Amino acid sequence: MRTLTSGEVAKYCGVNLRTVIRWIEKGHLKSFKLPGRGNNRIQLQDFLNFMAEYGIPLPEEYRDYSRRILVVDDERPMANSIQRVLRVAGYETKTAYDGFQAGDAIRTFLPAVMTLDLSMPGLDGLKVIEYVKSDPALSRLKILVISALPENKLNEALAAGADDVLSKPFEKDVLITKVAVLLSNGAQRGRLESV
Amino acid sequence: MRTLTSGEVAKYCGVNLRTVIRWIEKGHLKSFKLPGRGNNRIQLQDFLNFMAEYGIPLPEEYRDYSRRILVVDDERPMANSIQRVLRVAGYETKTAYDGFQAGDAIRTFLPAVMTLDLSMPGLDGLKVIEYVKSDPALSRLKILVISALPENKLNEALAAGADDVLSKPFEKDVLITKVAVLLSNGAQRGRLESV
DNA sequence: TACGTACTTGACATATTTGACATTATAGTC
DNA sequence: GACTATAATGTCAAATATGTCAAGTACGTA
Repeated sequence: MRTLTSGEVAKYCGVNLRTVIRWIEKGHLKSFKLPGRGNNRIQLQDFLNFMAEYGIPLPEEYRDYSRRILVVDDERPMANSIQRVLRVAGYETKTAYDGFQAGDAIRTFLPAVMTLDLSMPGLDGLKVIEYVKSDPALSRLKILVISALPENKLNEALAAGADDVLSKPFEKDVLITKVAVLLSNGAQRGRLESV
Repeated sequence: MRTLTSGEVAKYCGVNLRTVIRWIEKGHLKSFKLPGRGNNRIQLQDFLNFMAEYGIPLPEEYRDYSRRILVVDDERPMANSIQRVLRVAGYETKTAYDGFQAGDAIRTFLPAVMTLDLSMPGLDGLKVIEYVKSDPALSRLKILVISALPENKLNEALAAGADDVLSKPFEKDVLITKVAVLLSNGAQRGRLESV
């Protein structure tokens, strides 16, 4: 488990060290304190969530984490097709063919985006969306629903908290664009939510 | 392992060895000293107390969730029934009603035992077993298959790596006993591993 | 637009803590 | 006993926490 110091966060955010410490004091950024004077250490996951929440671009060293996409679909041809498109576009992908793999992967792979098929056997897509959106530890994970279901179902997904939807069949370019938008607009969404 | 060296503490805290020794000198961390030059040894309990006191996340190896059991079953009455029996027996339980929740829970709830229904919609129990058993990070997780399927299916589960099986319907006492056995085996195995 | 208020951030100064390095010593292994 | 990995110690440079004050920023109001 990698941790960052307050100074590193300050550098990455382009901000004064004093300010980072104030963020920690106010609870904007989670940290734990060492004995001694109480120097701060920030866990990687908390750092990633923080950066995503405020739309701060990740520094080069951590850029990989914003390229990670988890593809959740039980139909292998479809999952592989989505994966191929994303890989060509330069993303690092992982596929989950059932709910168990998906649940595991959001914790171990630490993806920034999850594409989710709504109608998987034994798995209620809406519940998955609600579950993810209710966990602060997953606050940076964007959900892109990809489904062949009619529009009203897609709207339900949006209402449940999905960040965007895409109906099957889809154009490659549209998928790529939607993912790119999700990855870039953390700030806007954060603002809307906080208002 | 009953004691840790200063170097191990340094590694787990993500901090320099020199710093750990200073913590010991200042009394933040309790230790005893060997003869010779006075090399430090930290008792496991003191280490755990230290980590808890300062909110430093514990490494996997030292998390003791041996009382935690994850109940995986899509039939709520059955899941709740299993959960009730285990709770009465003094275990801390969590239920997962689908694969996604189960996959998530093995990483966040960190159970010592998982009871697994083999026939859940959209989830191949055997695959789950193989998946769990193939991940070294989950080596401590025991799987108790609880199923109404015929014996040959249960044997398949054992062959796939399940630690024990229980056919539905079952006697409360048998469940409790099997869990207790799994946990006590785990303890022994843990010791053997660390030596 | 201009102004006032509340809040946030940066800049210092200062006391501490931590990391890096070199050196010496101990512990574990064979 | 010899060898290798690990640990302790001293020292210095770098990083960090904290208090305080001035400057910057957002925002509502006239």
